[in-house]
Amino acid sequence: MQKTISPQTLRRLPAYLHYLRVLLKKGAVNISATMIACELNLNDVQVRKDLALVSGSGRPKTGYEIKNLISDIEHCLGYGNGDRAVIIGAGELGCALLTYEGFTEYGIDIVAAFDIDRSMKDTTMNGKQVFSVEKLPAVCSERKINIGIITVEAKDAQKASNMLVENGVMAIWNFAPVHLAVPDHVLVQNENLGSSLVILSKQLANKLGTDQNS
Amino acid sequence: MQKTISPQTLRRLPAYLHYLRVLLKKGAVNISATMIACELNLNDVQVRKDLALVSGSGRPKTGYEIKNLISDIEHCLGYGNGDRAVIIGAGELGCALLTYEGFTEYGIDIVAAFDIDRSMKDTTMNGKQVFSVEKLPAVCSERKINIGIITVEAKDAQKASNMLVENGVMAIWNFAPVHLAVPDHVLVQNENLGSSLVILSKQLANKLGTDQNS
DNA sequence: TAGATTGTTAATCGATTAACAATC
DNA sequence: TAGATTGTTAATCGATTAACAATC
Repeated sequence: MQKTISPQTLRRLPAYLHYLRVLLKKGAVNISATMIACELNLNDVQVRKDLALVSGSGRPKTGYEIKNLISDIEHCLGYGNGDRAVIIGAGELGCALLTYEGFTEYGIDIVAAFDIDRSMKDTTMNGKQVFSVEKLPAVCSERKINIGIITVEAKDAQKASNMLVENGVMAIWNFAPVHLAVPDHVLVQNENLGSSLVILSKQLANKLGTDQNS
Repeated sequence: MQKTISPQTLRRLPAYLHYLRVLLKKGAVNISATMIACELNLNDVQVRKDLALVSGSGRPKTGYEIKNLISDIEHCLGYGNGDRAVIIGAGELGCALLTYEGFTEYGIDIVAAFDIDRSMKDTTMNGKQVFSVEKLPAVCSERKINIGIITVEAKDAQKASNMLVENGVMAIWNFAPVHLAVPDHVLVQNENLGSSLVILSKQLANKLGTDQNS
């Protein structure tokens, strides 16, 4: 039985993976937790603990073998599991995600985007297909889609969510600023870009305020 | 002196604000922390503690007056401070953010997008301007830009970051999967969409695994 | 008054960091 | 061997939750 990985650790693993791949490309063979921690602004013990959860390939004096560590993290994150996702909402944001290349780094394939505008003509963007939503059931069953991404307007998000759930999707990445009602077996991760930006803005205000006081 | 707000609380405030506005639109006047907690899947004491940090308008038996609470949270988050942002990288993602309407809800104005392709002709998208990067200094000083959003490729991100810093930007929202080197006084928030999606995918795998074991 | 709800103090929980032992 | 680095155990820190007092 694999040890469970805390949400905090899970958020750091992709960052380790990315950095290790950069190192490998540069021709490095080994890396110490201290170096990784320094590069990513983390505590070195924390890095060691995170890596111990997924690897066990660390050796005193030499550190970790980069190649092994990469494949251990990939394995942990499910790289190669063949996860496939579809997007509902082929507006600006949906199309941006459809053609975004950063998902392949983690082994996830965005198969196609759909638009709830049923009159929409099927088309292609950068080699990826955009369909009217009528084709959703066929694509979901043929391509075994397990992840759905919602980029429609708030008012249409629940409908989009229902369609995804009906077609067997188990996890939803929701960019619409609404709380989705889904069955217990479905996982929802909300991504609110407005809220992310306002957090940054507030942190900036805090920083400026503190600087003035000091 | 205002009490400092923890990062965790800060992440929940925009969600409260959004829900309160929905309630106000529906004609509601008062709301209890218990109700908010229920709607957003949070603990009610946590909600009360969060709100106590920004408001103080809660009254036993009746709860909080929605109008007051909204303006207290808005004030805390800096709504009305007139934060202005620019985007560097007018590709798919940059343009999607440029025309995304969810930022105005939190009082942040995306002024324009720039592309590092210097030969690019100035243009307009949904009423927002897209410029060649040469115009960045002028826009930053004229419009007092304090936030920069980076949506260029990884290899160009450091250059984009330097330009923003040189032009007085104090906070950077970075969508490129690289660690940016910036002076101490500049705040960076990294947003890695690939990593967000792989986290969801892993959580799904965990969930399926656990269900099978039980 | 009684009951609902806030706000605060104390207890719990989990994550981070520090200290140190193990090992190559 | 000595020194660098891992891995683990204990201490600290912060956030969440529980219990309860205050109040309208």
